[in-house]
Amino acid sequence: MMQATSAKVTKLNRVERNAWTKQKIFDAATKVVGKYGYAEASVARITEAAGVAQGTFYNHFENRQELLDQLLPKIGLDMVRFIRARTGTADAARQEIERFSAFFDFIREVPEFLRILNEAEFFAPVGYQKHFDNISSAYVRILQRSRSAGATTAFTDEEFEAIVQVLMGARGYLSRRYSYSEHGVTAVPDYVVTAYQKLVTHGLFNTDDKDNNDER
Amino acid sequence: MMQATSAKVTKLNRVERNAWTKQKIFDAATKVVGKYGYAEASVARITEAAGVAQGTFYNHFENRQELLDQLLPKIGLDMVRFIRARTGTADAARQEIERFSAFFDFIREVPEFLRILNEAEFFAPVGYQKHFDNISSAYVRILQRSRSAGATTAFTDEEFEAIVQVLMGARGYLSRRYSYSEHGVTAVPDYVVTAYQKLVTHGLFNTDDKDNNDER
Amino acid sequence: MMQATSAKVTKLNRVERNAWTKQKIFDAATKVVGKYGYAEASVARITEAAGVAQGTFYNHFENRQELLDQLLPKIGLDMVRFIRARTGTADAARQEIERFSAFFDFIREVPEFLRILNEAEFFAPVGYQKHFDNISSAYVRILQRSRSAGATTAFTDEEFEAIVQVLMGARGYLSRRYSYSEHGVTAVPDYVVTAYQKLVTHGLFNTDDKDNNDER
Amino acid sequence: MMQATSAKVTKLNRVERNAWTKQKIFDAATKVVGKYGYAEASVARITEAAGVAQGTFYNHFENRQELLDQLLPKIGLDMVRFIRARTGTADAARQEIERFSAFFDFIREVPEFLRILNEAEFFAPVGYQKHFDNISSAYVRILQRSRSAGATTAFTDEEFEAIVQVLMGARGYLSRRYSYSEHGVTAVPDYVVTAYQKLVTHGLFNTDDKDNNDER
DNA sequence: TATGAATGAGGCTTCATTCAT
DNA sequence: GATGAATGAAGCCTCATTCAT
Repeated sequence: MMQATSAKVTKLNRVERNAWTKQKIFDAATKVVGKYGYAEASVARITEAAGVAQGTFYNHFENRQELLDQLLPKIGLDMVRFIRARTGTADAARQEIERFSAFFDFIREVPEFLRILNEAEFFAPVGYQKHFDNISSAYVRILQRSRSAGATTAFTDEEFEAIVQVLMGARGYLSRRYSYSEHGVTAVPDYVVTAYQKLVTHGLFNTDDKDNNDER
Repeated sequence: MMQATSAKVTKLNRVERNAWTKQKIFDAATKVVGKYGYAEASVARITEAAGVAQGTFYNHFENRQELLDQLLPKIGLDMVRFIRARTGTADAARQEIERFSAFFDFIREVPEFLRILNEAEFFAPVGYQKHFDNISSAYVRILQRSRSAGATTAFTDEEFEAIVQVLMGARGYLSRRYSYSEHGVTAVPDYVVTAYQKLVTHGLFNTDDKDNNDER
Repeated sequence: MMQATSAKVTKLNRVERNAWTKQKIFDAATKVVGKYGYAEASVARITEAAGVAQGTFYNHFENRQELLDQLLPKIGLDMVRFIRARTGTADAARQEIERFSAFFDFIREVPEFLRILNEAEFFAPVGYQKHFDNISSAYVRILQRSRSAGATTAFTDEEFEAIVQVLMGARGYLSRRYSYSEHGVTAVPDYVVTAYQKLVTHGLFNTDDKDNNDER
Repeated sequence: MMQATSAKVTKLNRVERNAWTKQKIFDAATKVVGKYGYAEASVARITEAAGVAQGTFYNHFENRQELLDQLLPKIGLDMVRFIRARTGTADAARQEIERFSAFFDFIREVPEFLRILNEAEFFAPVGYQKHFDNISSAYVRILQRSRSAGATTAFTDEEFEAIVQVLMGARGYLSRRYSYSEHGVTAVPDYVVTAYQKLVTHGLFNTDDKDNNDER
């Protein structure tokens, strides 16, 4: 989650200055794509936002697409770390809700992520694929583990793969519907979490209701 | 599902010729977007496919975006009709599976739809919104009805709205993952349907397993 | 040798206007390349000289290279006609001198030709090849005919091919050396023609000196 | 024909290291231009091939053009030496054929030369001029000497100058036509030499045929 | 209404050259 | 002297839209 901050630019050696410039471009791209979308993220706009010349861009990236394709995977890793840090040791169903909620926390933390994620499929397909593979394989493993622990209803590995698509689709569609607002990214209403929870708790896990919502 | 066919071009009055031309452009756009995506659907390409001059385009549509925004809602209605025709009178859960399957049948019937639907959010946002409103309000009503019939677990109206997002997200993501192939649109594997069925049957509806897979 | 002249622009139908614009671009390119060389003949410069927008260029030519590759062959044909019109019915050797002289007359008539010809090999290789094939095959045929008439020393067909290279090389190098000047293209000195005449008369043809330079 | 070889880099004083670097750049430029042509010989490519930084280039050459303009004259001298060493003491006509053949031997020895020579006129005009002056003045002197010896037909000095252009043009055009091939530079066919020989022997020199191809 | 050439803004990329380290 | 990142001008091309016929 390294980020170029304008503090103490002084006294950097060559390597550092180089990395610093690349980071500036990267950060600028994140902001521009997050705000205007990939389609409007011209090299001119990005470099202007980064405060470097247009030519400088090509000292650090092969071409425009290469940068765009790096955006999602890089931030995606931040997301994974963020979510993992917020996942406790409760039962499988509750952990899934934690992950779900953490996802929405993350997109508020990094509001650019929402657009970067949602548009990537069409504007940065390579990056999208990379991210998707990262995420979905890890996600499938999680489900497999909860199956071993007897926590999920009977699903085959292939079915888990499909389920992961559904769960990721849920995040994608719900975030588009509930997180965008005039000024930035907002939290989703509670009932969204509740709805998801109901669906998943019974549809995916073998949880009794009593376990799930404390006393009831 | 009106479509311009080259039969009997003769003997059309002015109004008919007008509509006919517009339809040709519309059909061409459907094909082009379906095949190459919105980004590659230039006015030149569309008009060439339609066999009309570029200028003609602007006699029928305010601008490129206007046409693109009409694409999804129009085909979306076809989809609704198609699915409705394939939904029986079984119990709510089974109906949902029928709708789900019918969706994948439809995108094979109208292969252009897949791309038109999936890309619309970013290239034809107005049309996307329109389509989405069409669909989701109808969808919510269906769920409300099944709730009245006691067929669904307890969900509030707002939660239903969220659930609809999830169900549509499932279709979107699953179709992207499983329907695209080298040559056109293919059927999804059975386990995709099964996985969805398991999730929905227990997560959304009060169905016992026994009820679900036999005649009764 | 059609050329766009600014006279009576009025009253042209669509097809004519179209051809007229293309011709304007073509003429402009001829001038620009003739004056500044291919390397400096940017589309911007050409279209500016033609008085049309840059985008117009691409309504008439696939790309910059396509135009450049048409330049030489087109003017080359003018050259062939020009030279042919100036070749009499004298003996073979004298005809060759006529052709040689006519070449230098032509480059004064169409001063742009010099640069267009000489640079083409490296900047418009396709056009160069085309032109070269045009010229050299015709040239070889001429030599073959004079051989049949007993006018040339013994050369095989393959040797004629090589000779043609030499004769064209002579024109190329001599024109570079003697025709360029500060302000436009100038006539070559008489001694250049004389030298060529001597070389060719004895080296290529069986001409006695007496025949060649009248009385002596 | 000094050339940077990677042997004993050790123990060079400042001046030597300096010259060594410059030579490396020079050699790299020769290779790059020979292989890709002047147009593709960017400073980046040359310095990369030389194994030095781009900035280093400007410590040794004022600018890109300056280097390019040095290429031909320098190798041209090698050529002169090469040809001179292969010219015997036979009669004038035979010597000219030796020179002609030696030229084609040289471009096989130094395959880069072909492109460097042929493209120079347009990409390195200053260097081209220099080279041309070198060559042609020497060439004219040779012809003058053979005239003094009574070996050439009557030509004035000015005519010799023109003849030299023709002879160089012959080499240029013939090499372009016959020496380039897929993989490097190849020998010209025998009939090319024969054709040249016939043209020159009778056109330029007073040689009887009988004199030409036997011992005498 | 249909036509299709003309427009010009804007996008991506290359590359010679400079300059701080 | 060597380095290599930074610069920015300039080039080619695309494409939505306009407009005269």
